[in-house]
Amino acid sequence: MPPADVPDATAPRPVASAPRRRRKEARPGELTAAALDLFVEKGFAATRLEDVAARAGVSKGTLYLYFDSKESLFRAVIEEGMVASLSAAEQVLSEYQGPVDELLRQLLFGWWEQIGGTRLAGIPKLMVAEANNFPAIAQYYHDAVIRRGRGLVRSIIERGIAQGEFRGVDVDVTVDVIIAPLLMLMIWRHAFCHCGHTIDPQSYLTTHLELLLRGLTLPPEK
Amino acid sequence: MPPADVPDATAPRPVASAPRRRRKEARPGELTAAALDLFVEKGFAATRLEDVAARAGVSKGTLYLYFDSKESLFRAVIEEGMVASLSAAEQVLSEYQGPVDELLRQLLFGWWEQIGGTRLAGIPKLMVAEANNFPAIAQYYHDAVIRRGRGLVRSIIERGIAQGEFRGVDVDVTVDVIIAPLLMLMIWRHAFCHCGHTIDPQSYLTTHLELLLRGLTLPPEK
Amino acid sequence: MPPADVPDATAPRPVASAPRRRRKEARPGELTAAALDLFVEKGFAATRLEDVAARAGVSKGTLYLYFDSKESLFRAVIEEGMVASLSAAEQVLSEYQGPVDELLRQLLFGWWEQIGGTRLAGIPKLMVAEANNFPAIAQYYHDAVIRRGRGLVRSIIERGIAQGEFRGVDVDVTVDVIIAPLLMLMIWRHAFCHCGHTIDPQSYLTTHLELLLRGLTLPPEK
Amino acid sequence: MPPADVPDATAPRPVASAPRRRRKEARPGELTAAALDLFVEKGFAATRLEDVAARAGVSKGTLYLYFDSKESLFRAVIEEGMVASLSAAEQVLSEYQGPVDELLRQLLFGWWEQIGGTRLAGIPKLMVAEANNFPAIAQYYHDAVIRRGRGLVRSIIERGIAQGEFRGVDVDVTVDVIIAPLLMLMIWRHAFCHCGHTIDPQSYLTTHLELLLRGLTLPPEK
DNA sequence: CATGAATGAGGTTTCATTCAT
DNA sequence: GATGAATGAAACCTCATTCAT
Repeated sequence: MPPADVPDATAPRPVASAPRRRRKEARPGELTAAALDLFVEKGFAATRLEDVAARAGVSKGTLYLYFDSKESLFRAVIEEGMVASLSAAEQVLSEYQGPVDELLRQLLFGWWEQIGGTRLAGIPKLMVAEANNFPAIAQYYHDAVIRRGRGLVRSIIERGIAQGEFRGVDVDVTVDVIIAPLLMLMIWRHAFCHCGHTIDPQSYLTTHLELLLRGLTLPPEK
Repeated sequence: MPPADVPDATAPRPVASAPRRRRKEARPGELTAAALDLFVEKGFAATRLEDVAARAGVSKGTLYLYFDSKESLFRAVIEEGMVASLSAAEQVLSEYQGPVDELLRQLLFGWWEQIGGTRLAGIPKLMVAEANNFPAIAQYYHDAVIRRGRGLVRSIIERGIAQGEFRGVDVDVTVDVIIAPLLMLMIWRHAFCHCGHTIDPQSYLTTHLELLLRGLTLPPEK
Repeated sequence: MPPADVPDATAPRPVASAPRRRRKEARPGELTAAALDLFVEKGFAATRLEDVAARAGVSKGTLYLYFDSKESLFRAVIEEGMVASLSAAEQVLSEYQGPVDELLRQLLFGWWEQIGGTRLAGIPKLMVAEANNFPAIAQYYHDAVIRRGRGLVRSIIERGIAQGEFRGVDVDVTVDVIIAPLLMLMIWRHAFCHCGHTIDPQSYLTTHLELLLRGLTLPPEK
Repeated sequence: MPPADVPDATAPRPVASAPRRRRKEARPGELTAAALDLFVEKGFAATRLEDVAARAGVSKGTLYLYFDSKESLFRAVIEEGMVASLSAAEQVLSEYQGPVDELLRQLLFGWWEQIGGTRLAGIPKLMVAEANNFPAIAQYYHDAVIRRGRGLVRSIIERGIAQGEFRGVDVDVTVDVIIAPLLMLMIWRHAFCHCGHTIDPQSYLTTHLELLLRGLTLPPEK
């Protein structure tokens, strides 16, 4: 169950209360949205297709009008999940002119607005849990999402070094270290959110950013 | 499947090759070890008890001589998992005298030796995947492992601040940011290890530590 | 799938290619023709109504404008199947004057032209497979087709005996023995036609007829 | 439902009332026997595995201890069905010395004893109905049973011709014509046995044999 | 203690049938 | 009339759990 206070990043879901005339085009999105919620909450294997259908306001059989099998529904959930936002971010990045620290700040908080704070944030947890069971889908996710996300961060770091703002670091490894807290923020909020210890995203991201900038920035020339 | 080059942190596992006289006291440990491997690899729901039993070299029925149900086996896997090492670390910490940066270094690489590089590192992925399905176990894990781990890191940060080595930061949030890359390192190696992009633990930890120390350390008095 | 070289004994089937103005009176025939093909090929239970509809060039729902249920479609297939030709044969028989061996020859090869070599020949296989599941339809088929067919043959045998051409035999049993190869010819061509051993109808019927005539004809008075 | 008066050609079936200690080796045979009955009665697709299990006196899941799927059960039914008797017949044939008409008589009535009159006689109907759905199994059946059966008959005919008892005929075609009534006898008794018209096997076979011998035998030299 | 045959609830998937458009 | 999206009963199949040996 995603936190109630997150804005909805997918199509609006008129759960189970639809005008009789349902557009066929809207169905797949409603179904993947419902499936995403339940897969994230319970895991793939523990989710019953009947529950997915019920959450989307349709019956069990309807699911099979749009997806061949449970696995193909899973694939659709992943594929549909997070493509758009990445290209938007790549666009911003390519046009940005200015200091890198500000760019990094915009990336972090923009990411939170577009992805990290939405229900899409459940996907990494889901993908982590099921990567071994669906290697092909994991590979796709890795190539389509992770690799591109790392590319974004890498180009920022490289630009910072090139512009003399950042010290020289092992870029690839640094990228992994930078991304890790973002992934964990998403994962945490879908796994241990009921365990008493919650993370405040704003201060978490602020702290992460500050540590990073201090850790990367060249000491001022004396 | 854990990387083959990691030392084994659990009981020795004579997989399906019983020494003549098998001590029945060893059985539960062999079963939880087998279960840990499979739960981590496939997830809880997708793991068949028959496969767990086979990997431990016993028959399906035997499992029920030691565990009431699949869930209680899961609970045992988690409970048995990571108790010892933490108290050792707490011991080291309480006796340590010296600069905090060195202490942090010892913690990171010691953690890698004792936990992060062993098969125990599969537990966080497993726990992330199943926390919502077994809230009581998640709560236990949270209290027994996460809370204590955070306490370790927190006391180091606090000591650094008290000793004038570290600048003042929001300790609780900083702890989460520090721990996140460690968790992700474990999770990554059990989820996307087959997707072409692998992480080298030593340089990853080194980079993480250096970013941290630069990010936390007070700038030298001018 | 009937051999491509057999003449079509049922209504012309413009498969899924509707002439502009489709006469709705043609629909039931097109549907039963499609159903016959598929029932014969796959069996009743394994045939999907959607496939029947598609083969007839209409949608699934349309089928229910003409038939109440899958079973009533089955009944229609059988009922429509083989009524006409039999009465034609009975007509021929009642008017025939001449030697019985010639009559038998005409019956065999005429049957092949009208029935055995057409797609109607699939019905016996279908009926054999489903007789136990639809006893009422089987009874209808038995009375309307089998009994009449046996009657035709019986009257020929009886005429042959009466005319002194044939020796005295147990007519009823002989009829069954005579008909069996005809039924098997039809069945064979719809069941094992892909197994390498095909039957040539002309020589098969010729051989059957010759064996029969030699077996039935009175030895020449010495 | 096979006629009640036929002897049972398979293993004795203690239907649903077994001594608690069930031999694992007996199960597959009990299950294929139950499956044969139901497949023959209702057809493959219309038979529920639960009914097969119930008839064998076990539960649904037990079936899957012995067969991977419904199709593999089907395959087992066919494969187990009729191998033994054929080799016995081939044995008899190869040792026989004497007039061919007597040999043919022995073959027909021996076949009735061993196969045609037993529950195995349901297999041809079953195979006819499902050949198109399981081409590989049909091919197996064709090669293992039909081809061998035809070989038996062919060698008798050839011997008859060689010994001067039979006239020269097209042997291959004649074989098909001879076998057809035997197949139809089996099929009939499993398809239309409830339709009022029953066939008496003894007189049917007697008539068939007599027609055959008269049809094949060389006219006495004048 | 240990086994593994047996069970049956529960899940995925199919498809005959309905009905609003 | 015609459509095809939607339904839900029912079938196949899995696997946690039991228990006689």
